[in-house]
Amino acid sequence: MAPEFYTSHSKVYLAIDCIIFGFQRGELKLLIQQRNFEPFRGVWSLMGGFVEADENLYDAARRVCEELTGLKNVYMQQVGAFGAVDRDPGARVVSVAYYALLNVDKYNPELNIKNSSQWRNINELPSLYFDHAEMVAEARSMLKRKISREPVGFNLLPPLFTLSQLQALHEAILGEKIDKRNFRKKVNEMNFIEKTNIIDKTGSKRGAHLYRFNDSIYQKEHKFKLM
Amino acid sequence: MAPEFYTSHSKVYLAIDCIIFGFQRGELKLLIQQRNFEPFRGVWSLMGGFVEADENLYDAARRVCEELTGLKNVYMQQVGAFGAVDRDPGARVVSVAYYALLNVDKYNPELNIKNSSQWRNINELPSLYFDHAEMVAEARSMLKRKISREPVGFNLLPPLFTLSQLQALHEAILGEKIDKRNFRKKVNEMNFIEKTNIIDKTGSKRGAHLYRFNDSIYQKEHKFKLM
DNA sequence: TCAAAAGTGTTAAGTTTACACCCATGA
DNA sequence: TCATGGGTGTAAACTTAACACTTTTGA
Repeated sequence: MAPEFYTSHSKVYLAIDCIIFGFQRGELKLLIQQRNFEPFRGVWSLMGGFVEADENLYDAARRVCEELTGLKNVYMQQVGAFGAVDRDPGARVVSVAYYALLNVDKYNPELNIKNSSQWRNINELPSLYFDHAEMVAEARSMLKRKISREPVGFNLLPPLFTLSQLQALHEAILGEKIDKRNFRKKVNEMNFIEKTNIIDKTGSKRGAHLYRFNDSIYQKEHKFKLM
Repeated sequence: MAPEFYTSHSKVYLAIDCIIFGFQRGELKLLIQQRNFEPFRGVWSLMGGFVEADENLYDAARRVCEELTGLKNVYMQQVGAFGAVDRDPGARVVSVAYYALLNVDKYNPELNIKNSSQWRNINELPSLYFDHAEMVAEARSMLKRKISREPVGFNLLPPLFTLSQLQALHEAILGEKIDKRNFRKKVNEMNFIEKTNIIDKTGSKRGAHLYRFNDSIYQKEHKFKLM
């Protein structure tokens, strides 16, 4: 039993909600789930779960994300804590939101049936359970800021990708067109984006060079650049 | 009693920790507290408290901050949730950290005796309880980013201030010198920083113009600039 | 042969940085 | 009279933005 210092206060359930981003056919998508239990059966919501007694927050987020996508080692970042008193009708539940970036190619689409989930375009979401839309908005704005300063987009792409794909990804996240020449010029200055000799013909007749992200070069070049 | 859906999971104590920033004599300071109870009596920590059953997180943060500073309506921003399993020796406590910006002039120094607290230079902090140093580091980095894009510094200054004070504040937050002419040039372009005809002679023989922040001009000019 | 995506440089505009001296005043 | 902080402009460096045509190839 915890000392009186603690027990004079009330406890809460602690949940995790995952804003799972994916990139598919040029669109930024979110994996959302239709509740198949009461209350609010049929309402769309984020993928969620509870934090257990022996779990760190980040570990819980990873576990929840893995349970729902089958994928380990996904890039995740905390969005923040959401704790309006009435945000859950059944009990006092405070939720810590995390966003995840994953490569949709690795996602097994059969899970959509099992979890009653769908990948939906970020700009065409149905209305979401409670404060989930707020979490999504916050996560998206964090992602926008992040991708303008750090190479996190690679988590949403296959290991080898074309510059057109990378540009389309940036455009989808930022919600605006980018000039092709300016974009390629900037990418060229980033030594950690390596050109390979492999040509990908799935996107065009002519074919495009595939590139890869070299994390160890990135680590070296950016170990001082903290802001 | 909450439905079984919830009760199969464990609950946690939810705490608030406040990173209270102040600006005094050209230095960025933090209000920290020496624990006067066991365990870890005498160890320095952030100002904290628990979230109660009927409280939103933000309201709890405001309450805790008010209890410890006597000040209402302080500017506060969430830093994030910190929930390592063993971060508190007495019980599972997850803490949501908030930073606060306040005008030290309004702070009643007698509270320092009552709370065994002190204003300490941000660069000369003692070692802090558990993960509090991590919270401070994160809050400081958020504040740095914030002040480069939004006028939040005014919360740390009196309503009327000189440009030298404003510059010293920015320098203290960013941790680097700023060129005086470049700084003033930029401030001049910000219409929401209004020059008054009042001269302040406390800082120099010649005296300096006092300025004020005009929030309604700021709101008008920036209603579109979301990023 | 032509539609569709890949690839490629230059110039103008805007922003950021560097830099040094005179002013007003109270002690 | 002089030490102290207040106040002012310009030019170079750098970054960002705008812009259009040629190449390759499978259908």
